[in-house]
Amino acid sequence: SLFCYVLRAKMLYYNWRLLLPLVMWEEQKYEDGIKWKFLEHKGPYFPPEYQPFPDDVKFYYNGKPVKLSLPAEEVSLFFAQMLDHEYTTKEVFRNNFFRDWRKEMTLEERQLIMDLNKCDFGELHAMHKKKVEARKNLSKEEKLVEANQKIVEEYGYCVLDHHRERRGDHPKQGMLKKRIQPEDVIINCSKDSRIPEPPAGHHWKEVRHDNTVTWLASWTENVQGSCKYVMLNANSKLKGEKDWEKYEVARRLKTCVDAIRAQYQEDLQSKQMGTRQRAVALYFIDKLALRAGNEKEEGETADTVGCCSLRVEHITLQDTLDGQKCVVEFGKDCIRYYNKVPVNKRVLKNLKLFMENKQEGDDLFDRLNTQMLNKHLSSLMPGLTAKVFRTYNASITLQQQLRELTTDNVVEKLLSYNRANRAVAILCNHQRAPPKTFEQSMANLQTKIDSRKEQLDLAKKELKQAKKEAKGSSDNNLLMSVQATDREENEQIALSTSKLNYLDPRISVAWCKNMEVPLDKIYNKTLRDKFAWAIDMTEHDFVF
DNA sequence: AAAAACACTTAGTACTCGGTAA
DNA sequence: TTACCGAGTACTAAGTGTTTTT
Repeated sequence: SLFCYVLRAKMLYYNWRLLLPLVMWEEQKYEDGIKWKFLEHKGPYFPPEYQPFPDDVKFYYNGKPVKLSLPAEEVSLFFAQMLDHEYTTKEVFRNNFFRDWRKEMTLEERQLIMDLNKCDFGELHAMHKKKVEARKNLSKEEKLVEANQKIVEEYGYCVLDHHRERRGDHPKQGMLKKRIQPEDVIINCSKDSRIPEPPAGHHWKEVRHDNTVTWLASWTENVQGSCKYVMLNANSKLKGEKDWEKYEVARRLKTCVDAIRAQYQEDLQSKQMGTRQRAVALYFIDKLALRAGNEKEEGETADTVGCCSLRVEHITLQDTLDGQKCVVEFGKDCIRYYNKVPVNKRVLKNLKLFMENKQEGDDLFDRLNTQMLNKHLSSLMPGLTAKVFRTYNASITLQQQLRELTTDNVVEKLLSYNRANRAVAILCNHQRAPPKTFEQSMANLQTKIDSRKEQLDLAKKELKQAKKEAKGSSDNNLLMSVQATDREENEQIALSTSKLNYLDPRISVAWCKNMEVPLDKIYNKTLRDKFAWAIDMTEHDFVF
């Protein structure tokens, strides 16, 4: 996908999450489907009460101490907590915050506090730092951790199918997220269940009984106005089945992908402009694994684009570049995704045509949107949408890359696996900011390798006894230099996203079986949980 | 037919925690 | 015993795609 490089600032959270009293379900299967039944419910969780500032901690306006009213005081702390962060220096962030903060003030306060620059949060900031420090020391006694675990234990599970499951320059930076009240929350549970009690003195927005959706509770968030849900954990049966279905759809694409490719090659010459645009878009989605690119409201979110929302300024066309013919250059300054791709001659010709008489800001594909594209795709194969191509290409790439490798050392096998994984991550443009400590940690590893080498040389010169050590040391050395290679290649690439979302786990499970590599070298605990369905069912001869 | 709402997946950041070096 | 590091995890914004409303 293409990410316009707009600074994404984390929003300021003014949101004690309402830890929902979790509904416990039991399922009874009937011939025509599923009936939900309430099993058990433990009492509601009350968000912690607000604690006013201690007397010796003051907020100053224009050099004078001001005692703030409760809501304003609560909010002020959020800004104070972030003072170390760059965000609080950003114009947009400050403006958004100040506007929302003033809404929480009393009339008097609003009349007094007119300028954020005259506010001094210094003492509040210090108080916060002290608190953080104190909690750090406390954590050894694990009081907090225990308390947290208790909450999770009590409210973090539901029972489905008899299994106990865990539930699962931005324009708006600095805006306040309102605290969620029971009055905002819709509870979804079955009719004959005991409906969870709202906290005393409160009531739910609604209690409904809809077994066609998977969420247990929902509410509307105030910043974007979007819905938020409480859903099941990724390792639940419900999500597992969905995941399995996803990969099965992608596998089915294998049988008709050749025909689809032939078709869009032909469509490149269609007399219909819309058809041609669709063909080029499909070419990008297939070849470059771009995301579909739905439209979204301007000014509401960061300016990121996908295939269908590409604009004229996002690409440059070159007849020849660096010795290659027909090159499309994506990105340049404003986009996070940068890529130079040699393309089919017809594609280039079409792109030229699409860009005629257009200027910066105009849509590249003006006769196409994601709905039309997906409608077309689903007519070619049931269940086919643009995103299926990403899953398909990612998984098939992993499978091909794994086949090519030939080595029998476990350490090197892992490097090969990670390389295959990396090929996919690059395809899907799963980037990450290079870790801040990257250079340092590379240097550390190199130092280790060097010192091992020295030891090795030394050992070689010494007695027979030393030879044994040298052997062990030599293995170790191999391990570390492979690690170093691996890590170096990994600087800007995030492997986790593709592993979690795009690569059919059965490919990896089968590979481990064949290569006699323990599965936990590839999948951590979370992934093993999530892919339990695949681990159970996969034979060594699985082919995607 | 377009827009909005809704439900669910994907993506990346920030934090946590356990192991290890100092 | 402490400090540091990195892998793993939690969290939630930002996507996709379907359904409902206008």
